[in-house]
Amino acid sequence: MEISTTPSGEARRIHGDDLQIMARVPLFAGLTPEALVDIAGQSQVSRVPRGATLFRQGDAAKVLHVLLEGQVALMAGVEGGGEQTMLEILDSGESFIAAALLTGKPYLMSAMALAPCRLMEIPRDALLTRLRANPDLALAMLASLSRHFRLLIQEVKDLKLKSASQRLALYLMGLTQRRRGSVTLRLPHNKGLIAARVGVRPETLSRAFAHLKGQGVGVDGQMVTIADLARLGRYCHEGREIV
Amino acid sequence: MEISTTPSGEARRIHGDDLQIMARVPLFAGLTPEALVDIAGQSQVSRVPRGATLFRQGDAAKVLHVLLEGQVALMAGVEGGGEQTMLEILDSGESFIAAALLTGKPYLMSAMALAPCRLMEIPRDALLTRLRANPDLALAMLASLSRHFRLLIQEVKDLKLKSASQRLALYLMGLTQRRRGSVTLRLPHNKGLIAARVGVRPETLSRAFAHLKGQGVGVDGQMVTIADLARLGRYCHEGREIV
DNA sequence: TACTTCGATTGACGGAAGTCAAAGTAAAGT
DNA sequence: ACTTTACTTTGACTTCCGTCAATCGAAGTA
Repeated sequence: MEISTTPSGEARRIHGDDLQIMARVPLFAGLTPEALVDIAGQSQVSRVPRGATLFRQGDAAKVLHVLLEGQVALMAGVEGGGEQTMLEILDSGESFIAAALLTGKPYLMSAMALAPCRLMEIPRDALLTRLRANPDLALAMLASLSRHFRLLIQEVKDLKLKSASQRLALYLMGLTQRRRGSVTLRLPHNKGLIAARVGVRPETLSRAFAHLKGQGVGVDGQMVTIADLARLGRYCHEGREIV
Repeated sequence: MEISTTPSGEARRIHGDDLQIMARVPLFAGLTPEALVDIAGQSQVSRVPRGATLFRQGDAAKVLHVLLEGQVALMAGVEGGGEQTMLEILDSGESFIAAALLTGKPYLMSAMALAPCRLMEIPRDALLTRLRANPDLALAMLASLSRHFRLLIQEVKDLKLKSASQRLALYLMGLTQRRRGSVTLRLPHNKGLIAARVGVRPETLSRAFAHLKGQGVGVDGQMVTIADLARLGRYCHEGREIV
C-alpha cells in the first residue's frame, strides 16, 4: 500500500515544456520568463506513481513542492499512527507545504499521490534567496498561502457548524461551477476517499448520500445527479435545526 | 452587548512608545528603525474597550490589524447568524487577518476584544507597496502567516481526531511552558469562553473537566491544578479507543 | 438580609455519527 | 466463467456530545 518515492532515481532537470506549465502556476504569476528559468534551474522534477507517498508527517521540510501534473492528497493523523484525516486535495498548478518550509519545522501532514504526478521541487535555500530578491514572487507566495489559509478556515467552520450531509453537499457543489439547474457529474475518487475528504467514515458517507436523496440527489456508482443545484445550495447553508 | 468601534473618534497617529512595541512584533522582526517609522507613519492606532467588535464576518478587509496591547478573539458563524465558533485567541504582538487582506476578499470571521485593546491599523495599499519594496517585511509576513497556518492545521487535526476532553487537556497544557511535574494555574477566561475555544458547549466543558479528574486534574473556580503534566500530555496523544 | 443576575454544574434525554459485523456488488486475475 | 479481492451498502448497537431544564453558587444591588 505504501510505495516510497525515490527522488534520486526519478528526479531530473527541467524540461522545456515545464516552463510553459510553470507560467500557469499561480505561485509564479507575474514573474518574468528569466525568473522562471532561474527558479527552474535550481529545481528538480520528479515523477511519482499513483499511491506513492511524497513525504510523511514529521519529516523535515527541505523543498517546496509544485504540482505540475496529477493530484495529491494531504493527510494527517495522530502521532501513533492509525486514524488519518484528509486535509486537502491538490490539483495541478498548486504549490504546497510552504508553511512548513518557511517555519523550518517538520511537516504536520503527509502527502500521497492520488494519480501519477509530476512534481517540481524547489530547494529551501534557493526559494528563500529568490523570495528576498523578487518581490513579485514573495507577493505571489503570500497570495497563495492566503488562499489556502482561507480554505482551511472554511474547513474548520464547516467541521464545527455543519452536519456530515451538509459537508457532503458542499463537496458535491464544489465539483461543478454551476449554481442552479440540474447536473449529472462523475465522482473524481472512490467513496472511501471522498468520505475522508468530507471528514466522515465510509458508512456515514453512504448514509449521507441516502439522506441527500431527500434534497434531489441521486447516486448510481460514480455518477451523481443533482436535480436542483440552487436547492442543494440552500440546504448547505441551513442552520442545524432544520434537517 | 455590541459596542461598535469608532475609528474616527478614537484613532490617532503613532505614539513614540509604539515604535518600541512594534520592534517586538514578529511581523516587523528584522526591519530597520526607518522602516518601522515609515509604516507607523501610514498607520493609525485605535483603542477599543473590552467587548467591542473590531470587524464582522463579511466586511471588506481594508487594513491589517496589529494587536499592540490586549487580547482579541476571532469568531465565525454560519451566515444566517446564531451559532458561532471561536477560531483563535490572539495576544499582543500578533497581527491578524492578513489572508483576507491579501486575497482582497471579505473577512471569514469576526473579531471581538476580550480585553481593552490598542490596535495598529495598516491600510491595505500602504502595506502592499511596502511589501513590494521591503523583502524583509514580506518574509516576516510569510513567516507570520505560515505560523498561523500551522496552528490552524493543528486545530483541524484536533477537531477531527481528538475527543472534547483531550482538546481541553491540550488547551490546559498550552497554558504552561512546563511539560512535567505538577502545576497550579489560573484560567485566563471564564469557562464559557474556554468552552468556545475548545469547541464544545459549556455543559460539555464541565463534564470534560470532571472527566479529567481521572487524569489528575483538579478544578476550583478559576484555579486548575495538574498533578502530572507528563501524564496529561500522554493522555492528549492517546488514540480514541483508550479512554 | 433578601433579591436578582450571571456563570457553572448536574441530570435526563435525544440525535448524529462511529463501530462492528454481515451482506451485497463490482472489478480484476486465473 | 469462476474465484478472489476490494469497494460499498445495510443493519444493529454504542458513544459522544448537544439540548433542555433545574439547581447551585458567587457577585452585586436594593
